[in-house]
Amino acid sequence: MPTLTEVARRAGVSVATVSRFFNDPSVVRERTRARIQAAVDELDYRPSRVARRLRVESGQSKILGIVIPDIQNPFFADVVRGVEDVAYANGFALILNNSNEDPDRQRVCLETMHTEQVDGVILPSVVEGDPALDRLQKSRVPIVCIDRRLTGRYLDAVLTDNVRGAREAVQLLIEGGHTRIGYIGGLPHLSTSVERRTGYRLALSQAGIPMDPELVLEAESTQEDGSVLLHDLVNLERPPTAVFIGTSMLSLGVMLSIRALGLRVPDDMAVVAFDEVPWSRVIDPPLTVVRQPAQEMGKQAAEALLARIADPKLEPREFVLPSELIVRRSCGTGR
Amino acid sequence: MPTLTEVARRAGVSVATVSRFFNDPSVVRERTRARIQAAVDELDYRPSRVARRLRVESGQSKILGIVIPDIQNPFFADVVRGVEDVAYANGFALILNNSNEDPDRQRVCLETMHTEQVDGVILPSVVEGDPALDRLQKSRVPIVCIDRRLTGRYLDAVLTDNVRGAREAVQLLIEGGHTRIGYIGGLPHLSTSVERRTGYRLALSQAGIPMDPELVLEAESTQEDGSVLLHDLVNLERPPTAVFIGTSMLSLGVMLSIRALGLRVPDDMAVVAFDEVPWSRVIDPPLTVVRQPAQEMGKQAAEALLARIADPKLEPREFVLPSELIVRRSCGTGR
DNA sequence: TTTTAGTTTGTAAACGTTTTCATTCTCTTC
DNA sequence: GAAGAGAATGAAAACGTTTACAAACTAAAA
Repeated sequence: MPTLTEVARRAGVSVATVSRFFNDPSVVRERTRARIQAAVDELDYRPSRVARRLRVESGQSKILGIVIPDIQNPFFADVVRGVEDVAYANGFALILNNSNEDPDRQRVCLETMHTEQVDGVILPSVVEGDPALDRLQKSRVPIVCIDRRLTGRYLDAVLTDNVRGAREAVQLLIEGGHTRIGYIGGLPHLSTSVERRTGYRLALSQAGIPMDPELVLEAESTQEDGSVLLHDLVNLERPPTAVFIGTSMLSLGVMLSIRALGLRVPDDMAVVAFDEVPWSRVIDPPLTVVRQPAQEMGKQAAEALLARIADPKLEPREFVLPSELIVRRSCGTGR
Repeated sequence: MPTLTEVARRAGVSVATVSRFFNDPSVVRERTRARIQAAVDELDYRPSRVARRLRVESGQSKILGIVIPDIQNPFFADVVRGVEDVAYANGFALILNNSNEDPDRQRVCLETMHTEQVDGVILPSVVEGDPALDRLQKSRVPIVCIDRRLTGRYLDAVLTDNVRGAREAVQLLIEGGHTRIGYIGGLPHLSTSVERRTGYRLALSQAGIPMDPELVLEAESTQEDGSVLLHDLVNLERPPTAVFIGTSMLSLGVMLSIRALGLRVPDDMAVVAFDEVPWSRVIDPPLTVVRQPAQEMGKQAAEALLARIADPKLEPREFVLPSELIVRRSCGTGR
């Protein structure tokens, strides 16, 4: 790789001038600019982002970080896509890390972000109580959360109204005449799980339906656990006639079990699930879902982050994007 | 952020010693080590990866790059996951870029990798003829391709045998008694498309079935295009009784159209598709697929890359992983 | 022609590490 | 106690940029 110095020598100017050529061409005279351009072309030179990053003050590294729980979950893939697009459009690179919902791994990821001197980080579904998060915040690295709010922290966040989304979903089932409605959700300590369960509870109480704890089941957000939990529901003495599912991976397992048991959807079991995914229209019957605008959330988070990088004194904001209930046949009332 | 110098001052040693403390603790005396450790703890110091990267010779940056066409495609998400796991296990960070199959954007992504001084890059489904790729190769940045071989380049590559996978899939349909078999595939200039189409052709000719160009349709790998192409197939004067689909996104659209048209799978139309995806077991009927071990491919690619970084003189290797035909009901012979 | 103000360029320090080479310690061994 | 070898440490240059400041131009005004 050629360096600034070589370009300068070749163009017969100082390194300072070449540097200016790249950062603010307007201050270098037309004739000089041409000479430098020629040298750059001949050497096929590109400025080193690394050297630049070392020198420049924070906020100009032109690199963002994102730590996600699981890139294989379509929700996060969509988020990343949204972030990526904004980053790319603004000349920012992106460091991505997969935390796997593992606190240790998340800590390492966050430390990497720190020591890589990113200009800011985006944290979808971050796990709370991470010392690396404290350090990051103490170093004034801009942070934007997605999907989960952090208790007691003062940070930008892009959220959907999980409570409301869940409540509307369950209301739809109630309107369909169901009174025994199950809930299958992700791990109960995650803020999204809490909120979705709350929505479920609210809808029931609003309709005067007593909540039966038997009907509330929670596990990891995997296809396997979804299968198991549905079996558990069905094996109850008084099984539900409908189920609300908190995550897309769980819903895959649920649908699989329902089919295996020979139950008909929605007649034997009506289904509404969280998260629109590529396959919701294709499985049979098409799934009624609460759609979170994942890509849009990623986009907004990235934009909020860039804004904060540009002006660190900005007051933290929360963006709550509306979720959308997409009614399809699986709940009995859809087309 | 505290610096090496501050740690050194606090511990009463030189920066050189502190540096050694981190890179090869065995050469610093126990007593000194303790003093440094104390200073590190008090200051909560972490070495800057950026400064380190600037100084160190190539291959020790401890950061890898990956440029993928589309993170929303589950195949690539799986690949990224495999890469990420290996990178993490070896203390490497990962820069991820989404090229969107857009040559310009890919060029920018590759240049970013270069100027970020990554130790190596992984290129799943890279688009050919990119000048940035030349530069990268000329600078001896280790490269490992996934999924596509680059014509006329001498690079590591991790592949599945697309020809064979496709051929076996189509053979299965032929064994099922089908003689008019359609092909719906991705854009014809991509190497994977070429190979899968070749497999299709081979299976037919091997069985003595003449190839009808009418039955071969190609478009972008999206759900929408899949829908359209299936309609086209069905509207032929002599429509096929079975179809082989080259990508998972296309197959979603195909299944949707089939359902919309009221056709029964596999009776009216038998289906085999490329790529195992979370939903293949859940849609009705379950889909017979050619599974590529995506995550494993990412893992192997990352390992090959690390090996090449450790020893750049290694002869380029190609790893061909077997694909697996997972037979389910959609093709008529599955369970 | 000289002055002046503005524009353009150059010099050199700085960013936070690693690493070469030289120096100083610390033991053995005589 | 001196010599010598080996271990531990330190000084300083280097990596490739940016930037504060100074210097050198240029053009307009006097």
